[in-house]
Amino acid sequence: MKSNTFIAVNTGSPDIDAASPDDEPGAILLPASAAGGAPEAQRPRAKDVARLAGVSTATVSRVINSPLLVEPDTLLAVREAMAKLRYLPHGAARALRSHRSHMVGAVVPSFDYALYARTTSAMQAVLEPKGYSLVLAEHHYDLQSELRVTAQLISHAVDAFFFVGLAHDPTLFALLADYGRPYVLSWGVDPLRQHPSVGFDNRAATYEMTRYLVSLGHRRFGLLSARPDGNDRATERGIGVRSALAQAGLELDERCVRYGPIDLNAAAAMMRELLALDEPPTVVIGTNDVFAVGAMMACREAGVRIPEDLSITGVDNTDLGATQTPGLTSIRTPIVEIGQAAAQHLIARLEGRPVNLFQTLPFELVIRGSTAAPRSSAGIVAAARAEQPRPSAMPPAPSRR
Amino acid sequence: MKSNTFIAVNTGSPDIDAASPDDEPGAILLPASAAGGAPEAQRPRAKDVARLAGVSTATVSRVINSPLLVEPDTLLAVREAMAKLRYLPHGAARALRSHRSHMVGAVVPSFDYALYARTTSAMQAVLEPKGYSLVLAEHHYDLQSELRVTAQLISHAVDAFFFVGLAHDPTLFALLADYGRPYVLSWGVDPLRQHPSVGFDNRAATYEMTRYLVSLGHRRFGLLSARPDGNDRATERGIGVRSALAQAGLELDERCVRYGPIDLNAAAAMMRELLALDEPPTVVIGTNDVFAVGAMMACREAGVRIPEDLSITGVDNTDLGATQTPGLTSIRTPIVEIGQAAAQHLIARLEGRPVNLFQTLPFELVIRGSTAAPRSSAGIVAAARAEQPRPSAMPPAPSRR
DNA sequence: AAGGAAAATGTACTCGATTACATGGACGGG
DNA sequence: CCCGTCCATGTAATCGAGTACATTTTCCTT
Repeated sequence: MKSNTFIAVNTGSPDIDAASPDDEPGAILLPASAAGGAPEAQRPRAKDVARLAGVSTATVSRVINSPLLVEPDTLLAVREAMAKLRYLPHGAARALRSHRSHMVGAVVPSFDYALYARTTSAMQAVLEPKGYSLVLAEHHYDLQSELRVTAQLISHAVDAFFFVGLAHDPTLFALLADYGRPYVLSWGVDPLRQHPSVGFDNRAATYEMTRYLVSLGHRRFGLLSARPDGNDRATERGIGVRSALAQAGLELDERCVRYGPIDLNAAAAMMRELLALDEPPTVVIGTNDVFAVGAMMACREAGVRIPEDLSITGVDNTDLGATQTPGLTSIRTPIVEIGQAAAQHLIARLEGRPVNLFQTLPFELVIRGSTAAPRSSAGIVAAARAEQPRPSAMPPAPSRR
Repeated sequence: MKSNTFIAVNTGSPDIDAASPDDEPGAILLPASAAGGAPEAQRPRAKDVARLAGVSTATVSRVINSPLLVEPDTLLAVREAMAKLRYLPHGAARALRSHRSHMVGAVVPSFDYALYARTTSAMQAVLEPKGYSLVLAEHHYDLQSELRVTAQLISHAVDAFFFVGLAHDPTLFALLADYGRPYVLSWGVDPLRQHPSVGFDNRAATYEMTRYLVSLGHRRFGLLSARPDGNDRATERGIGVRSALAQAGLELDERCVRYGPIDLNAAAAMMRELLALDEPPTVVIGTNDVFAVGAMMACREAGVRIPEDLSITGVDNTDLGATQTPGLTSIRTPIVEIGQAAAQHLIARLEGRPVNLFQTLPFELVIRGSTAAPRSSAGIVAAARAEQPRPSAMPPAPSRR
C-alpha cells in the first residue's frame, strides 16, 4: 500500500526480543528426538482392534465400511475397541486396496486474491461431512505449473478434481482422461460441452455491466484486465465489454486497455497510465474488484473524483470493493455457490448418481456510488435514463460445435 | 454490504438461459459412464515400467527414491520408460510401505477471512518444490471440529501438521503425541515452550498500538474483538490493550468492549452500539482489520468523521484496511512469513535437521489516516507529542513454567 | 425335527511400491 | 592369478486394510 498515507513507525521485534531475552538463542531440537521418520510403531492397527473385540479384521473392516452387515452386538464391541485404542484407519492402506482415497484435489490459480479461497472453503464445507478431505494446489496462472501439481495430485490418488477456469493445457486433459476420475471445471461453463463445468457466463457479466454504463451515457471506456493468455475468465470478460460496445455502435480504444497482474499496486500503476492519456476514458472497467480498487487508489492520489470525474466498476463484489468510498459498482459472482455446486457435483459422480454436467449460476449487477453519468452529458442522459436498463440481444454465443 | 449504497438491478441468469436455450435441460450424465469407481485399470504400474526398461521393480523404485544408487545408463532407460508410459507412482502404496505420504496437513480456522489463506498459500509455495502437497482443513473456530478434521488428517497419514493458534483441545495434543509426527503451532509463540510454534507476540502488538494511541492523547478506548474463548490471538490482543492502558494509569471500560464474529456487518453492528453509548470512546481498536473496517462502515453511516470524531485501528494490515479512506492504521503482522517459516520448520524436521522450535517474527505499526489526536485535546497533545513514541517496559511476560 | 435359505463371520489373497537381503560381476591388491 | 570388496541389481517379504469366497450360525418352513 505504498500509495496511501503510510508511515511505518515501529518494528516490534527488537523490543520484544529485548523484553524476553531467552527468546533469541532459541531452543534447538536435536534431530534424533524429532526425527520425522516413522516412530509411531505403537499406533493401533485393525488387527489390534480385532483382537481386543474378539473378531477378525474382516469384521472390523465391515464395521467401518458396511455396518449394516454386522450384528449390532458385534458392532458395538468393535466400536468400543476402536474408541479404547483411539484407532484411526490407515488411509493409505484403504486407498491402496479400495481405490478410493477420500480426497478431492482442488487446483486454483492463487490464494492471494481472496476469491478462490472462498470458493475452496465452500467446497470443503460440503466435502468434509461426507468424509472427504481437500488437497490443495496453486499454480499462479502458469499452465505448466498446473500440469505439475495436477500430476502430484494424481500421485496422491485423489478421487476427483476441481479446476478453476476452462482453458488448460491439452496435456492436462489427456492426463485426466488417462486417470479416469471425475473432474469439474469452474468459474465458467464450457460452451463446447466437452468438459463438465460449473460457473457463470463471464462474457454476459461484463456485457451487462457495459450496457449499464452505456445507458448512463458513457462513450469512452477504459479496461483494466488480467492477462488474457491462459485465463479464459479475463478473455471472456474482455469480449463482453467489447461486444456490448459494438452493439451500441461504440468501440473500445485499445489505448485505454491495460493488462497486468492481479495486484492493487499494479492496477494503480495501470490506472495512472490511463489518466495520463490525452483523452482519458470517462469510465474504467476492472475485470475484477482488485483492478477497480487499484484504479480508485490511483484516482485518489491524482485528485480525480469518483464518480464525478470518472466512473469505475469491478467484478466479484468483494468486501474490498464494497467498503470503498464511494462503494464500488460490481458484479456479484457466485463465489460460494460455485464451490458448493462443484463439490456436490463431484460427490454425486463419485457416488454414481446422475448430475447436470453443465451448470450455469446467476450473477447480479450491484450498483453503488462509483458509477454515474459522465460529466459532459450528465444532465441530459440522467433524465433520459430514469428507469432501469433492460437487456436486449446477447452477444453472439460461441459456436457449440 | 447492506450498509452501503446498494441497488441490485439485474439477475444475469434468466437472460443468459434465454439466450442459450439448450442450457436449461442440462445434459444428464448416465451414472454408468461417469461412475466414480476405479476405472483406471490401465494406469501403468511400476512393474510395467520395469518390464519396458528391462529391469526389476526394485530398480524403478530406486530411480525414484535414490537415483544415486543407480547406474546412469539404467537411470536413463527407466526414466525414458516412465515418460513413455506417463507413469505416476501410486502414492498410497508408497505411503503404506514407506510411512511417508508427502502430504502436510494444515488446520486453519477459516478461509473467509483472507488471512489464513495467504499464510497457507505461502506454506504451499515452500512445500510444493520439495514434493509435498497440502491437505486442508477448516474448523470455523470450533475446537471440537478441529479435533475431527485433525483425526481425518491423521487418517490420511499426513507427514506433518500446521495449526493456527496456541489454544487447542487437550485431546488434540494427545492425538498428536500418539501419532508422533512433527507439528507446529502458529500465529503465536508458546510462552510455556511446550509446543513448537512460529508467530509473533500478539500481546505486544496491541500493546504498541495502544501506547501509540495513548501518546496521541486518547483516554477513552473502545475494543471490538473476536470472541476470546478458544482464540488465543484475540485473548492476547485484548490483554495487550488492557496492560498498555493500565501502565498509563487508564482502564478499559467494559461497556466499550464488544465481542463478535469476524464479519464486516457484525462489526458494524457492534460499532453502532458503541456510538449509542452515553460517553462513546474517542478511539476504537479492532483486534483485526475486519472489525476496524466494519467500524468505519458504521461511522460513515452515522456521520461520525474519522479521524476527527473518532480514531480507529486494526491489526493485520490487509488491503481491506489499507485502501479505506482514510487508510486504516494497523499492525503489519507476518502473514506470509509465518507460512514460510512454518513450512521450512516442518520440512527441516521431516528431514531430520535441527530447527529453532520457537520462532518469533517481527510485526510493525503502520500509521495511516484513521488515527489522530482526540478532538478535545488535539492541540495540546499533538504539540507535546511531536516525536515518535518509544516503547518502554513491556507488559508482564507470561510465566515460563 | 430336518432341511435349506439367509445372515454373520472368518480365511486368505490382494492392492503397488519399498527395502532387507541375496546375488552376480568388476576391480584391485597381494 | 586368485580372492575379497564394493557396487549394481534382483528376489521376495512387507506395509494395513478390503473383499471374494468359504464356513458357521441362525432362523424359518414344511
